[in-house]
Amino acid sequence: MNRISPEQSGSPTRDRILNALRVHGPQARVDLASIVEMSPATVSGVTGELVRAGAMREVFERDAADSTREGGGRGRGRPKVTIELVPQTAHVIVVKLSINEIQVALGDFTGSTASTHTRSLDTRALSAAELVKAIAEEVERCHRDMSPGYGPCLGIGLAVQGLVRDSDVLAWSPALSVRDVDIVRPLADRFGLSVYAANDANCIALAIRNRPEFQSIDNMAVLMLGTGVGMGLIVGGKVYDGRTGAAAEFGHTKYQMDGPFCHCGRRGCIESFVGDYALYRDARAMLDLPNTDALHPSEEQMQALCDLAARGDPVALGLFEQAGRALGFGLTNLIALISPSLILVSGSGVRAYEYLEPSMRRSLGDALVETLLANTEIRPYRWDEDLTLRGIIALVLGGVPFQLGA
Amino acid sequence: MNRISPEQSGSPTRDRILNALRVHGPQARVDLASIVEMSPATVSGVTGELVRAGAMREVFERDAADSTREGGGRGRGRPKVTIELVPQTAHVIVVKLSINEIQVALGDFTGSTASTHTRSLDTRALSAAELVKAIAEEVERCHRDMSPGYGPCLGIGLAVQGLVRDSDVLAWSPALSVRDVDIVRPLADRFGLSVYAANDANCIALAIRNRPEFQSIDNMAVLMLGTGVGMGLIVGGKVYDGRTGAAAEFGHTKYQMDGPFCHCGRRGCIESFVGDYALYRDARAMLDLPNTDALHPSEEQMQALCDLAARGDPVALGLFEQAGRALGFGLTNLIALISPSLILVSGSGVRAYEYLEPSMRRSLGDALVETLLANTEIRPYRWDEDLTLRGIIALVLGGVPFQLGA
DNA sequence: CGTTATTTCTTCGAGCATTGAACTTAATTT
DNA sequence: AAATTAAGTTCAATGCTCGAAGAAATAACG
Repeated sequence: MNRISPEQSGSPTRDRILNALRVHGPQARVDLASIVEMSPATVSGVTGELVRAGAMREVFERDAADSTREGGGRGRGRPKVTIELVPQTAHVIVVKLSINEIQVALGDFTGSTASTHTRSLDTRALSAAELVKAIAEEVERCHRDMSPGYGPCLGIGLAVQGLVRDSDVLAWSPALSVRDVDIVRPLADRFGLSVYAANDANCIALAIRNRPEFQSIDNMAVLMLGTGVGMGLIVGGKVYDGRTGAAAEFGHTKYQMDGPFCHCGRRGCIESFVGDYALYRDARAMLDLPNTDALHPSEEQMQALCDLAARGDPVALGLFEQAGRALGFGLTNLIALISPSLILVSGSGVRAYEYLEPSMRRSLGDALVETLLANTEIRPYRWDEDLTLRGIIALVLGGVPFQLGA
Repeated sequence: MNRISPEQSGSPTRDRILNALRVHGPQARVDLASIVEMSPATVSGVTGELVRAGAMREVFERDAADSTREGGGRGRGRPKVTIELVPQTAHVIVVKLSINEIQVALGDFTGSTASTHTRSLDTRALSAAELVKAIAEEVERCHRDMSPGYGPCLGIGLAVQGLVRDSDVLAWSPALSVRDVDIVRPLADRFGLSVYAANDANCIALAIRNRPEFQSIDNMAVLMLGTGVGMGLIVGGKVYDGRTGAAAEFGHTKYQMDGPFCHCGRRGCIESFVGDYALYRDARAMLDLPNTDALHPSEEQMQALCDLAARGDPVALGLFEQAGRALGFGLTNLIALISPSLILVSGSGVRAYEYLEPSMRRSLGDALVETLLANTEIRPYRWDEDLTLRGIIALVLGGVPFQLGA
């Protein structure tokens, strides 16, 4: 995570309180104090300031049930007054770049997506300059279409499929035919704002980790099964992107040195066994399936393959079984190296999780000593298209400190 | 990294200054200020306090060349006065447990090993209680034999080959036949001190990262080639041991699902291709070599194998080539997942690095896209028996905050 | 040889974040 | 109505850090 504009550090306590409200939703001051582990006096000071500045407000609910008090009722004593962020305080604009699609979204001060717009275009036909231009146009359109009343734009975020080096340049993306596009600086110069670029899987991992139920899990991995196979890694409570941002390429971890060719140009990557394109490629060789853009089978086509498996088709089941084995092999190595306490399997590919899981577990059981296996929980996680946007919004909001009166 | 005794946090600034002196050696206050990135005023305050307490002292060198001033001479202006830690201020006692050997060392306040003592015994014959007893005896012996004048014992450290879970219990070690030995609590109770247990490879990684030249490298891996294959991982500037301490088991990363059996009971681990025992096992099948304790070929025997390769023996060279391929495969996965900026290959096995390297590099080049490969430097690192002790000493010193007048 | 320049180091006071304690507010229970 | 309970506020005390001013110790310069 980095920025272009100079890092004007806001008050860390204030940022933590803002973040707590984004993660946990509206909270009473006492509860905020315990979340951020500061005294009520401190929280009172900070929230007072922010309420006066108009960034927060007290919310009056009638008959609010209070889940933090035992019994759930309101109990005795002075009632809590929950405070919430004012969504319009400020905003961020984020862009998701994927194959043949640029999606732009307005993120409000609470971290929610306020509006989105999608533009289809042939991304692989773009030059570096055209790409920058297209993205800038979408950012401008988003700004134009923004409903009135929003405060300043805090920054711009960019979530990209592919390899983002130094959070700066798009080293490689399946959506592009150009490489090493310096995307951040032109946008930062053009808009005079902080610009953040990140891998889409990292964004998703951040969005998921930001859910209340995962707050205490400091080391986790989020696997993204789809056309390709990506991964976002949370290490020590933060998104890990290596020194160079070029990490967590789980999909290009090896299964067999002499395996099939992968999109990356090498052989035997996990992705070339588990990715949608690999499954469909093999399926088409053995089953009577419609021809397709070999690189990117559609959702319907993949669903058809799943349906075959559901009907007990041995070939389809065999394909998924093989993919599960490869997946298990990759997870074995991931666990041996990192031993995250939780691995979530997500992405559109979870549709076939039930067919992958048995052979994946078998593979893990065969290859990994119990001591290691017992430390890591693996489970599927509902896939939600919107996670990428929430993640990149969180990244920008978390990166740019909020300044009073800025 | 954890402790048993409650974490009484000392002043973080004081700890950083102590650490800076341990890492960089004696320094003038100005230079300390720039190392810890605090103002000279703050450093002056802290060092003044510590000098008065007797934990530091000014050191008067005659004709000191000053490498931090341009020209190297003493230059104009008031000369710097370097301060150093007083080694006797306090001490730690550390124990290294390896196969058939318990080594105990006294670590002084500067982080150096002041004295060591080694005891040979059949570690695999010990019960859990006997192991605790043996270690406690060595700690007591070390304390008895300690030259007079040392301040209080700050803590006890334990570096172990094998899997340390939760920095608490020895889940598994090749040195032991028992499993899941809770080693920390009995020792902590017995001596009333903080006790730290850590994997030996992690200790070595810490010791290496603590060298001045690696201070700026936040993500690195230290590979330990020896009888087994271990790894220590530095992530975000700190030793990474997963939530459970059971991470960085690079040696048990997979190469071939149906490969030879490994010590861990599974098949096809990198270690079962690269570990000394694996090399010697295969060598003995093809060459006329003396029989041996198959699990642990001696240094001489391994040296003999290297000599064969040096003389151009095709079988020996072939073995190392295969090991290099396996190593390259493992590194491919490591780099794809973590992309550390530096990988050091160390351990007694570096003796054969020149025979491993070509096939290792070839394997990496075949399997990894350039973008990833270019981000990681791989090089051998001189192996030094003493690194483990320095590492565990640093771990204890870094974990226990130094209290004035404690 | 004295003066000036230069650099290190110390001291002191200002500024800031944080907190405990006392207090106020607003509800329920008796 | 009084007592109790809990939330939130205010304020003074603490502690950390730093800038500024000054003291100390040296080299360079005339």
